Amino acid sequence: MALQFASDFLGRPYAGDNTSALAEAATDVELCTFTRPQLEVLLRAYPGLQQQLMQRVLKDLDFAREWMVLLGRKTAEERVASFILLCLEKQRNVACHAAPSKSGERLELPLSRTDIADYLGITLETVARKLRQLSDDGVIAIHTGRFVSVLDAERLRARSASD
Amino acid sequence: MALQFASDFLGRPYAGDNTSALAEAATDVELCTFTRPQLEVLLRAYPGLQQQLMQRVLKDLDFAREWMVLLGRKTAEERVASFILLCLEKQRNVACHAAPSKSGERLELPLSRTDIADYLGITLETVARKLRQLSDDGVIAIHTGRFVSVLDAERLRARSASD
DNA sequence: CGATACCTTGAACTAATTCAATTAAGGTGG
DNA sequence: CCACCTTAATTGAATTAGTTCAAGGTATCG
Repeated sequence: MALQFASDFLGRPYAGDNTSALAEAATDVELCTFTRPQLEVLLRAYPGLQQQLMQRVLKDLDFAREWMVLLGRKTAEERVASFILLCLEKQRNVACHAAPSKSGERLELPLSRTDIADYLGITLETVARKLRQLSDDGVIAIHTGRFVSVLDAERLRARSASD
Repeated sequence: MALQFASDFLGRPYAGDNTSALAEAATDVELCTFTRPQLEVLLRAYPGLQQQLMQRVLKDLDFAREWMVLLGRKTAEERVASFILLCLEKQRNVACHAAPSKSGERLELPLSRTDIADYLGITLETVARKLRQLSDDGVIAIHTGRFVSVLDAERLRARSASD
């Protein structure tokens, strides 16, 4: 339902015990955890923190709604292209702030084909086929493992949008 | 991207001026509006309010992710059934708390076929066809305008889930 | 080197779309 | 209150994007 990247926050502050969040690691991860009371103490002590958390959650909400557009309207190719661009953007964030992402850079898709398909609302076979097609067209290159290279980011972006 | 019902909140507190939210009324609406500074004053004055707002936003987020499952995995019939159930639930909330929603009760779908289709990620023709099918099967009845009746809520629920 | 999990590719099939033609509903002015 | 007009909804037939099912292929790890 949601894909979390490095530095993302996962949890339900102020929620009663009726809330359950389930997460599954797709790669090795390093977690920084707080108990709910701990976090609530921090939120009370630092008012700015509460606002920042709110902004984070609102950003997640905006992202989820954007993703709904993908799931409701985009074609399989647009979905796959969007996913690659998402990974590219996220990788750039952790690697080095404001690195301009030179063309052909090695990029890891941090999910199996099955998980990508799930996340994009299509089948794993379709993911494989559309990746192949993008590769045939010279927009990306597919390496071994879960690695790809974006050869033509501009063209990839063009093929990720539905309008 | 989101369908708001009576008592729902729309807005981005703490957001800079770069945020824009666009809303379109599908029916007549009555709005209660605050300027962002006004709201922020209230949030500071009443700490409980901030938590309540957070809970609302988190609930929106959960709902959005639930909807993503609908958009990513459900068939057209399941989507239409889910939408009717959503309207039923929302209508019950405003009408009379804890009214048990007797069978055959008149229910308004507050959107045009086009808007329903958009919201469900299918075409308006498919919406019409699936409504027809549910009607033929005696699960719902279609009235004039945007009104329907749920004749068999249990069966409708069964046809709204994908697993 | 063999085994297991993952990925790719092909061919047949199907759910939903698209395009086109009716039909029904709502609103307006006479 | 009724014809008229405009917009919305339904229905049908043909098409298609994506799925499903099945068979190979490739990587990785003990």
